[in-house]
Order: sequence, then structure tokens, then C-alpha cells
Amino acid sequence: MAQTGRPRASVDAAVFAATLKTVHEVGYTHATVDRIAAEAGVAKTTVYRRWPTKGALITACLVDTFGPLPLTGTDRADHIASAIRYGAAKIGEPGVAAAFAGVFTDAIGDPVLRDILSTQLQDPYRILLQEALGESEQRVLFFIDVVIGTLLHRMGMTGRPMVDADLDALVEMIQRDFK
Amino acid sequence: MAQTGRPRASVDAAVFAATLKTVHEVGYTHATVDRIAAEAGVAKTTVYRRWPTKGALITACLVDTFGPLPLTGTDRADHIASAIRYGAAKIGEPGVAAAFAGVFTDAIGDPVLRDILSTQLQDPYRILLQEALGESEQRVLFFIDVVIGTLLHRMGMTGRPMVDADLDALVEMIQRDFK
DNA sequence: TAGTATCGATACTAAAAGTATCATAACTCG
DNA sequence: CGAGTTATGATACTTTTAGTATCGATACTA
Repeated sequence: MAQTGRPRASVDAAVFAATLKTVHEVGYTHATVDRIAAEAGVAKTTVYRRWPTKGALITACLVDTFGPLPLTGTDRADHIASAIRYGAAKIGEPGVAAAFAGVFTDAIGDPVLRDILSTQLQDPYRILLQEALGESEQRVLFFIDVVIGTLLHRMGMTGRPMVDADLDALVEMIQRDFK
Repeated sequence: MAQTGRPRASVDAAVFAATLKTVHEVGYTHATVDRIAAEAGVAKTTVYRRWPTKGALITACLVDTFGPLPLTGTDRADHIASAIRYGAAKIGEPGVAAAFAGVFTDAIGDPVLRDILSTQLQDPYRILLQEALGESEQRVLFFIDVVIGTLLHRMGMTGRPMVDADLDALVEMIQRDFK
């Protein structure tokens, strides 16, 4: 498996950081690949060599940002609370909600992107939560719809993350629903 | 108030219908104003005379589509259920979810559009629901976040409206929360 | 019939996604 | 050290689309 030729520069992290920063500053629509590349200090062609479309880039960035779900606590109620608060914290990070909403918009009209989003971003959490909560796929997908949908809607309407009081209410409502 | 000059043609309804049809067929991103205008049988310039941007057009289209909330039933639980099911039915109509998600995306990076969205689309429902449910602004905004956010997330991830079983679960969860 | 405002058509500018090309840089293997 | 290989940055390009400008034609009012 000896590699020949010039090795790929390790710029993924820089590109992802530049993506979130740019999306945060100018929004999804005006976050051009040109600008993201410049912010990351690489050429636009380098970006397109790694991710075929802007939507794929943003999705990969989101997958990278969210990362594995750290389920803390011992019982189901703890797991539900920690999952919700983890999602809220991530969606509250600069650029994440805007990137999420943008890729969502593209996904509705683009089955390929929708599949990437569903498979690469949602499925790992779905599978882990089915295990941890002992719930059916249908129930876990419902859980994810409510949590992520609610948090994104709040960000989209107000431009700000959900305040703690409302986040607490969300946690309690869902805990009661899954009791 | 006597009008002089050629009166405006009454094409709003045709443009809105063409907007939803086009967005449904090709998605928000590829629903060009040119194409919408052609579908409606008017010139692009006529569209831009009425709505300054694509985002404003889509928002106006959504306001027109959603219309006044018909609250049926007698008690709070009925009102909650009817409001949720009304929202679900509207978001399930062809093109509505895609239009909503698209304008949302633009709104996150555009305070002006966000204000239009919040004021023209959300506020009428918020005010009516505060009255009908006897709840605070904060609680009603939370209610709207959960309902619309959940329904849109499902549409975005799957491309299909929420099935009845999940919609029932949503109604019950929120009814319990607001009891 | 004169005045006025909208209409459709056309042409245009500016921005941005994505592609193509190529000289150069960085690595491996012999 | 040199040949082979692959990635990089820079540049140029095509295509699409949002939004603007212009203008003759049209539909109304007074």
C-alpha cells in the first residue's frame, strides 16, 4: 500500500473551520467556495478535489463538527437530557445552524444530498440512540425530528440559540414523552 | 383616491401558485424567478415590481398559503390539536416545505428577511394562539418552534410529510406538555 | 383625447458554482 | 540522486441566476 506521489495536505480541519466561520459571517447563500478556500488558505480547486459540491462540503463539515455523541448519565432520562443538551450546544456554535439549514434546503430538492445527510449525519445518532434508549427506529427518528427541528427553528427565527429556560422545557417535555 | 394609469393586473394568485409548483418541482435553489414568472405567464420584471427579492416573494407566498388559522374545537386540547394538524397539512402541501426551508436559510444570514418572516408569518399565529390558549408569548413561541421545527425537519430528512402515527404522537406529546 | 402607470420584451451587470489546464511542489522507489 | 507519480495553486473559463435598466405598447381615468 505504499503511497506514491505527493501526499494530500492535511487541510480538512482548516477548511471545516473556515467553512463554519464564513457561513457564520455571511450566511449559507453568500458563503462561496472561493471565499471559504481563501479563508482556509487553500485554492478553490483543492476544495473541489475533496468535496464534489458545496452541499457535500457543508455536510462533511457538519458530520465533523457534531462528532460522536457523548451519552452521560445512567438511566434513560439522563441519556435523553444529555443528547438534547449536546445537540443544543452544537447547534448554538457559530455557523452550525446556518450551515445545517442551508444544506437542508438543498437536500429537499436533491435526493442524493438528502441521502448523504440522512446516512452520514443522522444514522450514527439514530443507531446509538436506539441502543441506548431501547426504542424503535420510528421513535428515535421522531425524537431526532423534535429535538433538531425545534432547535433549528428557533435559530432560524431569532438568529440566537434557545435560552436555557426553553431548553429545560424541551428536555422535560421529551423526557415525559419517553417515560 | 381615484387611480390613474393602467391598473395592476391581478396576477398574485397565479404567481404564488407558480412559485409553489416550481419550488416543488425543482427545489428552492433551482426555482429561478425567470422560471416562476414563465410558469405564471408574466414577465420577470412584473414579479420584481411586486416583490423586491426572491426571498420576499417566497415569504409572501407562504403567508398567502398558510392564511388564517382555523381553530376548531372547544377546549385547549382541541385548539392545540387543530393548530398542529393544520400546520402539518399545510407543510405537507407540494412545495411548501421546500419554500419554507429555503427562505429560512436565507433568513439566517439576512436580518431584514428574518424580520419579515417573524413579523408577517409567525406573529399572526403567535398572537392568536396566545389568546386562544391563554399562554405567555414565551410558551407560544416554544409551541411554534416544536411544531413547525419538527414537521420541517421530517420533510427535510425524508422528503415526505410526517405519517399519521407520528403526527398523533406529536399532538399527544404537546397536549400533555400544555396540560 | 391627453395623461399616467403598468405591462412584456430585451438587454444587461455582477456574482457564484463548477470545470479545465498546467507549471510546480512533495513524496516514493530504485 | 533521478525517474515516476500525485497533489497543489493559479488562472481562465462556462453556465446559471439574481437583480437592474430601458422602452415601446397597453389599459385605464379624467
